[in-house]
This record gives sequence, C-alpha cells and structure tokens, in this order.
Amino acid sequence: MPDTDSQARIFAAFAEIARTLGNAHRLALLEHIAQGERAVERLAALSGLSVANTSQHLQHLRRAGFVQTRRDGKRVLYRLGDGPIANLLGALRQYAEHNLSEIRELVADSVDRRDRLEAMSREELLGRMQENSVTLLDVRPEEEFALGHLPGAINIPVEDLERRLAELPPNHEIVAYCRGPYCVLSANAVAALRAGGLRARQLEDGFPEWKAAGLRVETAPVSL
Amino acid sequence: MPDTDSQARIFAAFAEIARTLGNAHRLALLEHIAQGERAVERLAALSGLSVANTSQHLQHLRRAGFVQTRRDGKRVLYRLGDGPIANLLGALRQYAEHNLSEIRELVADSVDRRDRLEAMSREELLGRMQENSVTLLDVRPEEEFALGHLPGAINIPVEDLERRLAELPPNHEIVAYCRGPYCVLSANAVAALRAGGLRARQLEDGFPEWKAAGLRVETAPVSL
DNA sequence: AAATCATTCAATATATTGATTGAATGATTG
DNA sequence: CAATCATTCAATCAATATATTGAATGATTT
Repeated sequence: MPDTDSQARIFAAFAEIARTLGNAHRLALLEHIAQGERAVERLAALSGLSVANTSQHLQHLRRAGFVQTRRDGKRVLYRLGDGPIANLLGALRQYAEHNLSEIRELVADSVDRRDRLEAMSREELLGRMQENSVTLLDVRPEEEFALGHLPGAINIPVEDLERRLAELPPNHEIVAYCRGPYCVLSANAVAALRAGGLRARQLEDGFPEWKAAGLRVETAPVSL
Repeated sequence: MPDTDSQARIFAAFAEIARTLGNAHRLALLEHIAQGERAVERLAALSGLSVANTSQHLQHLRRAGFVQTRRDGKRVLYRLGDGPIANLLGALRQYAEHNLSEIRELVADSVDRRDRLEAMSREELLGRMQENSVTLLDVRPEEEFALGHLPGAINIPVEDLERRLAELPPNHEIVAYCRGPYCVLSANAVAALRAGGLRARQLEDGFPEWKAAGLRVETAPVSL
C-alpha cells in the first residue's frame, strides 16, 4: 500500500503544473497562443521578452502540455495543447476575481464597469444569431481574424473603427468581441460605436472561449 | 487606456495564485484542511513538516485566500477559504489526469483500477439515498467523522473494519467513502468488505467534494 | 504575575527559478 | 554546398523560494 508516497508524487505532479501557470509571462504567452498559432519571434514581440527567454518559457509550457508545436518552413509554430486548459484557466480566473479585490479594481479600471454589466453571454448571443437580430463585429487585427473568428462576423480592427463606422448597419444592434474577458479592444470599440450613434454591446468573453466551448468557427474571411 | 499595463498586473495576480498552488507541501496541507479545521501542529504532523515551516506555508496559503484562521484557546485553527477553491483544485486535477500519464499510473497503482471503474458518482448516490437502497460507510478516523460526514453515514475507521464487519447489513449494498478521489482508505475498505462477503462500492470522490458541492452535511454522530 | 504552550517571526543557508548572452542546431534559400 | 534564418541550447548571474534554527509573540493556566 504505497499510500503517502504515491500521494506525495501526485501532489508533486499537480504542483509542477500549477507552478507552470505561476508566472505572468507564461500566462501572457498562453493568452496569445490561445488566439491561434504563433511563431516564437512573434510571441516574443507580443510579450516584450527576448526570443531566447520566450523560447524557454514556451518549453516550460510544453513540458506541462499547455502548448504543442509544429514546424512550418523555418519557423516553429506554437498552439494550445489539447487538455481541458480553458477550464483550468477559467477556474483560476474565477477564483482570482472572487478573492482579489485588487483584480476587481484593475478590471473595473481597464474595462468600464457599465459596459461589462451589459456584456452579452455566449448563450444569449447564440439565440440572437439564430434570429439574425445582431451584427457580429470582430475588432481584433486582421491577421488574427483570418486565423479564425465567429461565424458571420465582420472584421474592423479597433484602430480603424472610427473612420469605417459607415460599414456597419445603423439600425441593427452590434456585438463586439476580441480576445477574451480581459481584452479591452471590444470595450473601446463599444465606446467608439456608441459615440458614433450606434447601438452596441460587447461579448462577455472572446474568441478563444468561443472556440474552447466547441462552437463553430470560421477561418476564411467573410465578404461584406 | 492602461491596456498592457493593467493586463500585466492582472496576469501577475493570477500567477501569484497559481504559484501558491505550485508546491506539493501546500497542496497536501490544503487537502488536509479540506477535511475540516486543523491546528498548525496537527497539520505539521500530517504532512511531515516542521511546525515553523508549516506555519510559513499556511501563511502563504492565507495570503492567497485559500485558508482562513480562527483562534481556539491557545491554538490557531485553519479552515478552507470561501472562494471557489474546490472548483480550481478540481480543474487542476482534471487537467493533470488528462495530460500526465505518470499520474494515471500512480493513481492506478495506489487505487485499484477496477474499483475506480465501479465507483459511484455523487448523482447516483443521491438517487440511491432517496430510495434507501444503500448503506453509507465513512471509513475515515472518528475525529474527522465527528467534524462532518454525509447524512446517515455509519463510521467505521478502515483499520477497525475487519473486526466490525458484523455491524453492517449483510444484504444491502455498501458505499464507502473517505477524503477524496486520491484517498485510498475507501478502496481498501471496499476490498475488505468484499473479502468479508459483502456487496460494496466506493464513492467516486470524498467528503470535501460533497461539502463543496453544497450538499447537506451532518456534524453530530449518528447512533447505530 | 510567572510559567507554559502553540504559533509566528527573523536570520541564515541552500535550492530553484528567471533573464541575458553567445554559441549550436536544423531547416530553407541562393 | 555555403549562406541565412528561426529556434534552441548552455553558461552565467541575479532574484526568489524553501528549510532550519532559535528567538519573539500572544494567549492560557497555575
């Protein structure tokens, strides 16, 4: 009966996984990778780390199964692993929000509270999509949009939004989304849309969560 | 627009929480505390650490909200915090089991695979309890039983089981449980019960999960 | 109030983790 | 096949985490 010993090794294995998530840079890398496949150099630029350092963190993540790699020509592309990662990160976020008022303040600071209160859940969005009563707006950069987006979504990166408002239907409610619940792009987009006289709300979370929920994703750009 | 900066601080806060779980001793302490309130000295003995070291780990856990304290006479009792902790630990376990074959082997080693396959879920148990078709057996030590147990459960610590088999109804299926999915007490109990000619299965998880699910818990010992 | 006890604090030594640099690898391109 | 490029490896240093020891705290008991 290898009770305590087995138990100790199990805890050690759990701890190693938790420790992998215990670094802000690695969490940021995971978040970026959750948007779609990315090369090392790109991830280094996105997270402000050196390439070598990024590579080390990525291998740490890979050892714990959070990411997988494939070669494409002379670059190595990283994508999310296939375990229940979104679930684990969601639980972490949920716990953090519950316990750390500091986080609540940061979130309230970077993402306006009223906008969040009016955020639309995935379930509500699915209903509205069926009855065709909303226009879906993806405000991420074009390259991220091309790698995958919600079915039927229009892509206008948030920095182009003000001068392209005319492309949006004036009497249809608009639902903006971006990279996830802590991404401020869609909150800014909603502000810009409302300033332009349109009705707009944001999606509660973003593209990675949608994909993780197993919902349908489009990869070819949709023509306007 | 404090975008990247806020985001970085959010990730840093998440990472701190994950790092708190990134130590096998702290996970073991959490598991013991999940059984019920425990004093520092007790926890030190249970986890094989010095008292001072235990105290330090406990304060690490407290800073992250995983445990809370109260004074009782000259001792300080630690209990679980009130955030969605079980959910987070469950997600961690689920991810670990999915990814690490090493874990699967350890589990298969310490807890017999066939017994686990026949483990009863909480849902099934609830149904069986309503129709009164099972006898619930708590095989943890008496002190843990006294601090809380499933409604109507009988307590026979696993080391007393063989000589107290007669206390159990011979024609009723018995469901044994202990401290959680990695606790081997109930697996050993099932083996002993079957060796004694009784019908027995184990509960998929244990008392802490039951409590965390918000289900009713008894604290006074039940008379036989 | 002194003695006792459980816990926490502080100081130290050791081990682990993270970042930086430059070299090595492995694939593609000319 | 040599040159080029993205990534990884290896070595080093700084920062952080952990364990140990002994003293300090804070409450209870005598």
